[in-house]
Amino acid sequence: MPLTSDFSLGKVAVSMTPRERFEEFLQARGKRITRQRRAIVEHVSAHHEHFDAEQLLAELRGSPEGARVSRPTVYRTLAELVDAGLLRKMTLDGRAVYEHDYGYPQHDHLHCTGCQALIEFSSDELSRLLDAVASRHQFRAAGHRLIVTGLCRDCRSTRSRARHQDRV
Amino acid sequence: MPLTSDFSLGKVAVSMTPRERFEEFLQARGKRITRQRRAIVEHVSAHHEHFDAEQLLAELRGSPEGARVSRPTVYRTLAELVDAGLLRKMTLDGRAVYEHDYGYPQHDHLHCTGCQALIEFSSDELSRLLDAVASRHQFRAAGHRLIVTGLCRDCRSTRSRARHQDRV
DNA sequence: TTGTCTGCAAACACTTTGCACTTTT
DNA sequence: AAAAGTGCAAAGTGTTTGCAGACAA
Repeated sequence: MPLTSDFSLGKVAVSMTPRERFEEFLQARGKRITRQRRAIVEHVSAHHEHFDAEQLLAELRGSPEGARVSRPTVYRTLAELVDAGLLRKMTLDGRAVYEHDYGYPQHDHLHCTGCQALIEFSSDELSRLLDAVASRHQFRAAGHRLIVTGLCRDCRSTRSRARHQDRV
Repeated sequence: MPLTSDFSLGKVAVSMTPRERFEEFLQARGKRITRQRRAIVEHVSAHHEHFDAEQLLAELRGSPEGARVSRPTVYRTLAELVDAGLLRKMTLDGRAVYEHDYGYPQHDHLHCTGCQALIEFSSDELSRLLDAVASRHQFRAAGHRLIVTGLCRDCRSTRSRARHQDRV
């Protein structure tokens, strides 16, 4: 996954690093660029595609030097990253999960209940279909969340083995 | 909405009342038919299409005679109703929302962020599309959750008025 | 210096659990 | 009588907030 991307994506042409974009966002609002906020953008944009607050917190704890950040600050900063358009937030079960939303095309997910993997896919046909549905109901669609649950290829074969989590 | 339905729906032909079906389910598992469980099935199947635990609890509190049920029992029984196939559980934001899943065809939702309404719709084309996507990824789909967010017809016009909830 | 940010601890909302007592079977 | 269910209070999650001290601008 590139740290920087510069392809065009619908409306906006992307050409800043996530960190730059975040700092711009902060400045525009009179917010400050702190050690903690920097540590979080850097870490988030350099790593995993999907994660939750607790995971991020743990990783920052294990990080090198002064990348230590408190739990409230992690939550506060994640919300800002969502506002800034860098991350997208979704809720899986009762837990918030974040994914990159900057320089990445719109997509939906296949969620494996075996290994908890999130597999991305996208479908133009789907967007068209949803537009049609919305207008049929005189509904102004702003977005959607679609998660197909089931078993991924690996878990289909490994099915009855130890891989499964306790809760389904 | 009928309390009893007897049309066929995919695999199973439906011909018992929700209460009958629930009691059958309980008996099959050596569970007992209690005043509380009866009160809950009755109330749930006689009422609203979408609700959450707290709402149900409040309504039972205001109910006639001895329909009073404690919070833990409400949660425990809702889980049983889901197991019994009478209700379907979904998570909206961080809160569990239940809807009827017995005698009702499969459908998805339009969620109005203005008035919180949930509008149902269904689309065969969608199912076909999702099957195709799943098999393309060698994924065994068990189900899906699709919520299109936006503004319903009423809220589109009433837009800037007081109807909006605080949180979007 | 000024006003924002952080971390701590406490508060929150929703849901689940341990346990003694009540009920169904 | 035996087994399962209930209600209460308490414990759990995951997330948010009040506030005093720390820090960026």
